[in-house]
Amino acid sequence: MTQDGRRLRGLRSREAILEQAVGLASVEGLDGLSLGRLATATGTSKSGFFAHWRDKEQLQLDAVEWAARQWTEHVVAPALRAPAGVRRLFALHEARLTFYDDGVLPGGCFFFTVQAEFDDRPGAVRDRVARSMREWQEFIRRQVAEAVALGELAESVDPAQLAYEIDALGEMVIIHSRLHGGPDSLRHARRAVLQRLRALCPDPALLPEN
Amino acid sequence: MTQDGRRLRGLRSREAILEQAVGLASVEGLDGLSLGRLATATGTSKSGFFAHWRDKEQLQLDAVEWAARQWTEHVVAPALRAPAGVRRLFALHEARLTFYDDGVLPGGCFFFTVQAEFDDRPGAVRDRVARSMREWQEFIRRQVAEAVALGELAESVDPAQLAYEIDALGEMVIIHSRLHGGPDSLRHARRAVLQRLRALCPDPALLPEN
DNA sequence: ATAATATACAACCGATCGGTCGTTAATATA
DNA sequence: TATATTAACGACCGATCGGTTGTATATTAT
Repeated sequence: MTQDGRRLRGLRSREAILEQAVGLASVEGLDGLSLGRLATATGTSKSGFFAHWRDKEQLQLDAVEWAARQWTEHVVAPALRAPAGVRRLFALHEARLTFYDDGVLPGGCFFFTVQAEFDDRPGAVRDRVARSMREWQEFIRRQVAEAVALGELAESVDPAQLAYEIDALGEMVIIHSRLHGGPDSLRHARRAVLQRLRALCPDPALLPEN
Repeated sequence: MTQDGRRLRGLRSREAILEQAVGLASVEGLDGLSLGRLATATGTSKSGFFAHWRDKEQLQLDAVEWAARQWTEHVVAPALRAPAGVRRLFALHEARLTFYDDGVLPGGCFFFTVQAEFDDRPGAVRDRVARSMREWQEFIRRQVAEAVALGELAESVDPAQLAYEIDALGEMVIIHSRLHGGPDSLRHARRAVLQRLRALCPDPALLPEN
């Protein structure tokens, strides 16, 4: 298993296709994305896919996996470099906004598009997406709970409640900014969470003023 | 123009088809919705559509119009029966949550699905949807401004900012409730806006405690 | 060296897509 | 009553969809 030549080439094209798939799916969804267009976009042939994936659903599942890793890398990891507590919580929110603002994905957010697409359609893809979203919300909740435990948020804070608010305010940036353009929604989303956290934080100096 | 018989029958089927189309589009989107399935769902033939609409896009535009009227009827109108100011603002939020909770549309929210579908796709449908969303957000903003003018919200409130927050917290109910089930997101969305408004209101007694 | 494996392709399949055409019958207009 | 309209339909069109098959070839494993 020297892992080069033919095998390596397969891995490379597999990854290249997945990257393209995640980008395209962030725009048109995982089902709207057709194998034919994905083929021309990656410069390969349609039938070549079936050497890597049994059917379209397998590619969709792998695309979700790939997008989850990308999210962890671009949003979760940077936040973990901030000190635990309310600062990490806000860093998490800011990292998400930066991810959107940088245009890492052409459609803004893979998971937003795919959630809207699959929330009413039972199946393996939906289950996989739901799992990723549960893990993400659970992660936010843990950061809130940790901030409370550190005394950086009022004890009256319900972690699930605040996590919902932070996630909702962040996620809706996608729709608002893409549909009406302009940086307004980004400013609103940032400010909303910042003010909310500062109001709940005994030591607001931990957070920026604006 | 006695408006009955043949003409009337046309109007009726036109409306029946549009109602079905809006319901189906709230689940699968306006493009995912195929004319064939819409035909069988309404018990008519596919080619019969083209007596009413030139092409699929015209039907999509009319569906947006129909959904906008439905939204006005189910969400805006009930809120207008509440006294102007912060009570009307909260009534608006609650009417939206009731609309979702009652399952008026099988997919939860027509505009959510369609925004996610068209936010990256230029064209007449996107423009029409964007217009509706702008009008909706402008309406929330006016209610906020009015509450401020009435002295029912702190003067420091930025209407556009608070309107973004209320809309985001309400709209994300769709994804969260449909993907993970349960009434948690509804509770979170209601509580988030309620507490936010109470904190900004000089006379919190205008609003329910819970 | 040889057999097995894996990448990648062109050609093709049935199904479905949005849309056209010609027709029929009921209604509205004159 | 004669004449346009209008609703509605079945049959059909080219394009595209996800997927299959057979083939050529390069790389592994034995």
